[in-house]
Amino acid sequence: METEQLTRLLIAFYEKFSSWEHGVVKESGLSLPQMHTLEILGADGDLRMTELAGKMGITTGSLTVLVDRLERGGFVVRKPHETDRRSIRVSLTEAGQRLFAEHHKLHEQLTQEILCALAPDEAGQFAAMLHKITSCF
Amino acid sequence: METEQLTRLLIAFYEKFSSWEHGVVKESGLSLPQMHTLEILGADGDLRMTELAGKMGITTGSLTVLVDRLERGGFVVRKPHETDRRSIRVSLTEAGQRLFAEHHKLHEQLTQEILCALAPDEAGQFAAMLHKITSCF
DNA sequence: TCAAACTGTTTGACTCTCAAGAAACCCCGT
DNA sequence: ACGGGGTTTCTTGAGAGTCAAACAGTTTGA
Repeated sequence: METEQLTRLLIAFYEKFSSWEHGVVKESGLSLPQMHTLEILGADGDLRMTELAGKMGITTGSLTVLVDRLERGGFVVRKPHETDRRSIRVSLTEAGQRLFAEHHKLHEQLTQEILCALAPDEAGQFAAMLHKITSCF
Repeated sequence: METEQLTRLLIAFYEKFSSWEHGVVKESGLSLPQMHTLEILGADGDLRMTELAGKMGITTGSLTVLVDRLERGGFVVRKPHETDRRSIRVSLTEAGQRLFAEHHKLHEQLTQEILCALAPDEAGQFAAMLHKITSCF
């Protein structure tokens, strides 16, 4: 197995996935970082600003303005933290959950298309390899 | 094979790859779109503005300022097109090629790490599946 | 108790992005 | 020739995303 060839395939897959996401998110009217925020909150539930910023790989300063806009759009809401008065819990609103669910459904449709491209017995192998790979770097 | 599980794995892989790229590019001092430009020019050779913008999924307006900065940094150069005087050929300089080669080497190191996580006979299967998938959506 | 650490916000400076439009240019039909 | 229609490049203006650094309020631990 030549490294060069696999490198090309990995990059091609990443590019393709990235441009798919870009196109799909554009349809929703949100920006990529905004949708990313909704995706994380949808998967992990309410989070504090620092936690959310950490998971997104951005600073809290960047997140502040991002959450500002999402809150203005009615997709998330800031709630005071129960025990720590410094902290804030960022939470999806109804509209936010709806948009997240809609977006997630598109992800599952993409997964279906990918499954169609694979032989039935390959799907499980592919998932297992993906799991190994994701755990390793 | 449950769709939900594979969806999670695909997203996790994408996120991981994305954050790896982000971290690696940051080291180089360039921005993500700037390095992306170098990667495409490195893989495809000289391109006209419109071609480059098309491959990157951005408008020529966006590309203009991007190439401005890369040219100011000495990584690319604008050359007049031989036959079409409207057009411009964007071309990597020595420094640009060096930076691209350096970045590409990091990609190959990542590929090596991924290969280490797979069994010897899995590598070929994984590449074949990746090829099928990338061709299908 | 009180200094150090933490949390979220603000500010200033870049960068990316697009849409709309101006200018230069090519090609083709007349 | 040559003139119009389409293409291509580039500029401009506006809106976002990003970070680093400075700030204020809160918590923690010595």
